[in-house]
Amino acid sequence: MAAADLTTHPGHLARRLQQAHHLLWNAMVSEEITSPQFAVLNTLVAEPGLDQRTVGERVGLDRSTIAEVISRLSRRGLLDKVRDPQDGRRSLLRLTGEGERTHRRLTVRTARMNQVFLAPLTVDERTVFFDLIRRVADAAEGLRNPEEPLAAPR
Amino acid sequence: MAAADLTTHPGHLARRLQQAHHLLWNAMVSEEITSPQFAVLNTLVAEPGLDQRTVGERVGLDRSTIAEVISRLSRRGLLDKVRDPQDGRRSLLRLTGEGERTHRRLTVRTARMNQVFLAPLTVDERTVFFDLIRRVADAAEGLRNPEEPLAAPR
DNA sequence: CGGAAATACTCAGTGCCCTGATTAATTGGG
DNA sequence: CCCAATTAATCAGGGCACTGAGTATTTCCG
Repeated sequence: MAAADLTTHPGHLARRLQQAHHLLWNAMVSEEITSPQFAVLNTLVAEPGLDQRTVGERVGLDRSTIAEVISRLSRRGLLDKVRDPQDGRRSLLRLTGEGERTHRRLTVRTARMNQVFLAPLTVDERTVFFDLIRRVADAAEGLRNPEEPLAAPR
Repeated sequence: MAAADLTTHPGHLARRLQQAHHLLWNAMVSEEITSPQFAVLNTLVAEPGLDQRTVGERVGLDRSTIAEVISRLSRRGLLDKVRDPQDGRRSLLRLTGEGERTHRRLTVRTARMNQVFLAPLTVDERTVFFDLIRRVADAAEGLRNPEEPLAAPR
């Protein structure tokens, strides 16, 4: 006995939310380009020539995952990857023309999809929805670093 | 130009929320048993002898994923899997003593973890948080079936 | 200058997650 | 009774996500 009620477990709800999103994305946006891939394209539209690590940081992907995503986008010819001549450790990224076109096309569809996804909520509720999720995610993210507890003048 | 603001994209927020949860789960609950695995254990505590497909449905995992999760739990001796003598297509699942012990132990830790995870929200906000996410996820889930549009008396 | 520390990336390994195709078993209608 | 449709599970294949270990490059300090 003593089974927990999963509908009050935020982790379980988060997973279901993402699955629901995945479903709608596939149906309404693209079966080729995934949501994380779009996030990368979107970042590079705003900041062309960014290095790989920073792109990962912007979209919230760790070093390994961003490497895979970049490799797939590069393989499809949506972005170019070159060594930074100033700093041989870095890879600098830049969209190709095809990458920019793809981003433009998907931006429209993504907006439509978000409308449908959020349709069950009123406009006010959407604001709350974003706010609550962001606060929870940010707080947990903040726990990642040991907090430099008190007076850590460094 | 014209890069979208990802902080207003529910899919991006959902992904970040899940990452945050994963981080806390690893730190506070278990590095061995994952959150989906716990969900399976939890379901089988409530309903021993359930078949694989139904367990997947309860915890929100598709046929392929539930098979992998079950196989891992079985390999670790946390559950037993037997063919249904009444219906040779089905696999019936049941926790072992070790599986029950693991579930009990993790239940306590999971509750503590959820407290920390939700700490940024007031008690009222938590209710709203659950409600909004559930509504969005349920609605998208509902779009899966073509809706039997109008008069479909069945 | 020269070596230790930091940084960016890669690689190996594990697990989640989905779709489409295949196989085995059951069910239902002619 | 028999065969077609349905159903449960598996398999193949692609993608996301994390950790820990390893490599190359740069930086910082004595």
